[in-house]
Amino acid sequence: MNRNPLQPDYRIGEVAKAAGVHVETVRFYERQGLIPQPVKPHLGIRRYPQDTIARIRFIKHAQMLGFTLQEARELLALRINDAQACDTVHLQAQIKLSSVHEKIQALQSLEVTLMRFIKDCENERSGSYHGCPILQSLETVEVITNASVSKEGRK
Amino acid sequence: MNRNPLQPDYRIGEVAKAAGVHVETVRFYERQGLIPQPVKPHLGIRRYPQDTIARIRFIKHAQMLGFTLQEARELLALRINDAQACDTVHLQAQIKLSSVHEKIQALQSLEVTLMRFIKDCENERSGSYHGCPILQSLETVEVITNASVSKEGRK
DNA sequence: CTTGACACCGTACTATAGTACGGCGGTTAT
DNA sequence: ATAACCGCCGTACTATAGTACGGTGTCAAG
Repeated sequence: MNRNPLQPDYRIGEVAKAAGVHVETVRFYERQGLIPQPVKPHLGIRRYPQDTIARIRFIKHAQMLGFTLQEARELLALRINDAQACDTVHLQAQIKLSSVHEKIQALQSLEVTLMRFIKDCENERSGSYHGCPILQSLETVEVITNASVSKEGRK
Repeated sequence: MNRNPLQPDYRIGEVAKAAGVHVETVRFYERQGLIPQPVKPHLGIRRYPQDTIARIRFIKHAQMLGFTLQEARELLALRINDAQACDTVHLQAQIKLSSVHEKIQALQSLEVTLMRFIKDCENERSGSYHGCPILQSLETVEVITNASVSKEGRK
């Protein structure tokens, strides 16, 4: 196939399939300004350059890494690929990393809590029943999982 | 203050403030069945037991750990204190545990990816600039998406 | 007796990230 | 030629998790 990356040779269905999204998602991204307006040379049919596929994949990858579409938009804007942009991207990635880190910590504390609940429950069941130990623990769960009760940031 | 945890002694504003949410959120949670219907002894004014504050905090906690309200609802359901339900409670706790486990795994792989990106970026910057490695990764990494999975098939 | 703080109610609106729908027309295969 | 597809368009709808709004009512203080 002689498909030049800058020659508009893809129809929306092809783009969607190649990028692994639905056709509606491509239109949605277009409306959101996440991908450039395609040319419509014949009967209003969109014709995309190959680059658009890469762009959609870029967005999807960013999402996988926990970035929102807005953040993906910002990352795309930085795709000019200069050293200055790299600094910004590096910083954004670090911010993301620390938020991921916090989530992991919090979940691990919940994991420990749940494991303890389950174990307590099993012990309880091997003896006489004095009330569900899971219930009792959950009553004080906020003390146990206390890790991330920051008052901050309902955005 | 003689506030018995079971005696309804809190008005909605007090509950909201104590739990760190808005009054509207308390009403919203009530509509969603996340907190029990409060008694309304005088002129339809809600009176809450102290337990409701703990319940809202529990929900907020679960949310911070990446649980949805629906999942928080399920976690709260573990609070059913009943000997016959103990098996169910135990099972639900196990199901929850495995979902927490999965979330941790997913976040850890995300963490590793981000760390690698950041490290690559730093290496790059210590040499001559060939383009931001994070952006390059976002452009090239293969990703499995819902659409590519569900629309699998023909052609 | 008026002001302000709360409370009540239902409805509507916000943002995020798409999905679905209905109707139309053009293209392709049988 | 007729069905099966693809694409076009705009609108509406989904879910999640609240927020805001407008109008009314009660109560205590100044």
